[in-house]
Amino acid sequence: MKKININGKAVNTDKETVFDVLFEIDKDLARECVACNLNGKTQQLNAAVNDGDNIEPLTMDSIEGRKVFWHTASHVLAQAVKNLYPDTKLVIGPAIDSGFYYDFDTKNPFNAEDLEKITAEMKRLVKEKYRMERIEVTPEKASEIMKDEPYKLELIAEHAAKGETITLYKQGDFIDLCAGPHLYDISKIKAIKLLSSTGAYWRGDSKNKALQRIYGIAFPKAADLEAHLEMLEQAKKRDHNKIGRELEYFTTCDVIGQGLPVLLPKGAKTIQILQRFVEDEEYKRGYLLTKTPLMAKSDLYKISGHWDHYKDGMFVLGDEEKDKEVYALRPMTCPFQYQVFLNRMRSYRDLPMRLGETSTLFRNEDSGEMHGLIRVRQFTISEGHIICTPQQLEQEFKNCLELARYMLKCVGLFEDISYRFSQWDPNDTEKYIGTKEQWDEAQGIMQKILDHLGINYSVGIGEAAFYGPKLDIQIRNVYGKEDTLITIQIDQMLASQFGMEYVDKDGVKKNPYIIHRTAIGCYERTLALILEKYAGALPTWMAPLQVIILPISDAQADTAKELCDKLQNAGLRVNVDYRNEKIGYKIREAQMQKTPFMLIIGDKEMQNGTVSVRSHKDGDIGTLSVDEFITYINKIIKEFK
RNA sequence: GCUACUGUGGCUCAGUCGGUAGAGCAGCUGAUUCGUAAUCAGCAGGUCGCCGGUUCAAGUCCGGCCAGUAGCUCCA
Repeated sequence: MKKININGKAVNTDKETVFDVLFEIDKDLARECVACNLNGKTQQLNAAVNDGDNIEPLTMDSIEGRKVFWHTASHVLAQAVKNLYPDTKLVIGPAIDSGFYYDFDTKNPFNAEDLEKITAEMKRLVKEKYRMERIEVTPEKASEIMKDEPYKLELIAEHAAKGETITLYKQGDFIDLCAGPHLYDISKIKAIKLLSSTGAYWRGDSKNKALQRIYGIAFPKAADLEAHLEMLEQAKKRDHNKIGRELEYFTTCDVIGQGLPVLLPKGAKTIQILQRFVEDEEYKRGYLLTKTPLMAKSDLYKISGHWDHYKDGMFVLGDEEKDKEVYALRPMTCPFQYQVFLNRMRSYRDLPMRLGETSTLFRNEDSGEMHGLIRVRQFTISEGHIICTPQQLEQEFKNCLELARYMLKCVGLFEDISYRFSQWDPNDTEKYIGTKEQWDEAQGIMQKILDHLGINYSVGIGEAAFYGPKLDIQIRNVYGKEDTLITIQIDQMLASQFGMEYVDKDGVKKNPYIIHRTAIGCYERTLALILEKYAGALPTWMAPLQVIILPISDAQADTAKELCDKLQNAGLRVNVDYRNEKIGYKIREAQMQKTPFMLIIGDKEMQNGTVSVRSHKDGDIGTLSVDEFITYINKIIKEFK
C-alpha cells in the first residue's frame, strides 16, 4: 500500500500508474484528465506512482493540460504527414498558446486540399487508439533510429552536447524525438482542425532553409472545437482592419502604395484628440515641444549609425553613386532631436532635458509585413528623448513608465499589456553598436530599475534596439499576435557618437544618458488596438462624433440646428441627421455607426425644451433638459482620467 | 522578402460545363413628415485588380505583376 496525495488529499492505493489511481477514485475525472502534475512536474497519466507522491490531475481547463493535449496532436499530425508524404522530413512540433504546429521540410507546400487529407489521416490514426510510449535512449541509439531525419540528428547532437537525456516517443510505428510528456491515449484527440499552412524558417532564421508549417487545434469533444472556432470568428469581427474600414476610420489605396493608409475624417479626428491629450500631458510633466525635419542628409545617419545598421529600413532619396548629396526620410527621431540639445553648450542645470515631439517616421518595411494600421510604412509617434545625468536616470525612467501607464489606463488598454525586457544578442554583435561592457552596463542599469519597480517582465534576447536595451510594453491583436505598443529605452552610446556633453558641477564635460521613450506609442497602431478593444464603439472622450441629433421630422430641424450649435459651443462633437427617414431607421444607423449618444427631438421635446437621450452602450437614458444632458455627458467624458 | 489563400459596382455576395455580368444594402431623384433596429417607387453605377497568353469565344483556363489576409522573418 502506498500513501500519496491527490490535490492535497491523502489517499492510500496499491495501483501502479497515475491513471489507475485516479480511475479508482473518480472515473469521470480520470476520463477527463489529459496529464498530471506529479511532484511538481507535468507527467503522462501512465507515470508510475510511488509512495509519498503528490499528484494533481490536469484537464483541458489548465494551460499545462491543454499544452500536453496539443503537443500530442502535433505528433499525430507528424505521423499523418509521414504516412501520406513519406519523403517529408520532420523538424519540430510544439504546442503553443492557441493550439499546435509542426514544421516539415518538403518540396511540395501543403495546400487546403492536402490539409483535408492530412486531417482525415489524423482522424484515422486516432481511432487506432495508440498509446504514447516513452523510450529513453543513448544519443547513439537515437541517431541510429532517426538516421533519415537530418533535423532530428542535429537536435540529438545538440541535446547530447548539453548532457541531456534523449527521449523518444512512439505511437504505433511512428517515433519522434521529444522530451514529452504526452497524452497516454491518443484516442482522446477526437476533434481536430488544421487551420493553416504557412512558411517558417529552420531555427527562426530567414537565412536558413524555408520549411512548411501546419497550424492546428484539437479538443476532446467536437463541441469544444466548434466553440473555439466560433470564438475565433467572433474575434475577427473586432479586427480593426475590418471595422476601421467599415466605420470609415481609414482606407488604403492601391495607387498610393502598401503600408500607407489614408486616415479618413473619423480616424484623423480621434488621432488629433489623442495627440492633443498627449502633448498637453507632456507639457504638464515638464516636456519641451520640438518640431524637427522629416528628412536629412546621409551625413546625419552616418553619425547615428542608422546608415550602417538601419539603411535597409529607410527610404533613401537619390542615388549614392551619382548624386553629390543623398537624403533619407527619417526612420527615427533621435538624431534630429539631439540637435536641440546640441544647439548650445549645456550645463548640468539644463538636465534633465525632456524633449517631446509628435513625430512622423518612415520605414521601408518588407512587403509582407504590412497589416492595417498596426504595421505601416509611415506613422506618427508620440516620440521623446530625455537627456539626463546618471543620477537622474532611474527617476526619469520611472517617470516615463508612469506616463506610459497613465496613458494606457486612459485609453483602456492597461489591463491587456505585458512587459518585455529586450536585450541584445551577444552572439550577433554585428547588429549592434557599442562594446560588451557598454551593453552589460546599460542592461544592468535597466535590470536594476525594473527590479526596483517590481515589474513582472519576460526577457527578449536579440530584441534590443541597435543602440541599447528596451522595456517594451506588448499587446496582442484579435488574432493573438503580439506587437510593441510602447517602448522605453536606455541609451548611453548615441550621446558620445553625437558629441553630446554637459558641463557638470565640477566643471568637467560629461556625456549624458538618453532615454528614448514614447508616451502612447504610434497613433495609428494605438488607434487600431483601441478599435479592437471596443469593437469600434470608442469611449465618448475619444469618439470622433460624440452626439448625433435625430429630429423626428422637418418640424424639428431648426430646433435641432440650435441644439447642435449649443452643444458645439459646450465643446462637444455633434452632428444632426436631417434626413426624412423614420426615427427607428435613424437610430439603427447611429447604432451601427457606434455614435455614443443620440438625442431624439420631437414635438414633445420641443415644447419642454428637453431631449430624449439614448446611448450606444446603455440604450434609453431618459428625457433630460439640454443643460442636464451637457452635465451628464461631461461627467462621462471626464471619467477616463 | 518567404509560404498558403483572396481580389466581380462604395459594401456584402451570386455567376453552373469557358458563350463578353446579377442581387441586396449604400448612393441619387421623387413621394412620404413619420416616436425608438430597415417607408414606397424610380434611376444610375462594372474595360470582373492590372498586363499578357490559350481559344471562334475568358469573370471563368494558364503565366507575370499589383493589392489584401494569415503565418514566418523583421519591427513601433
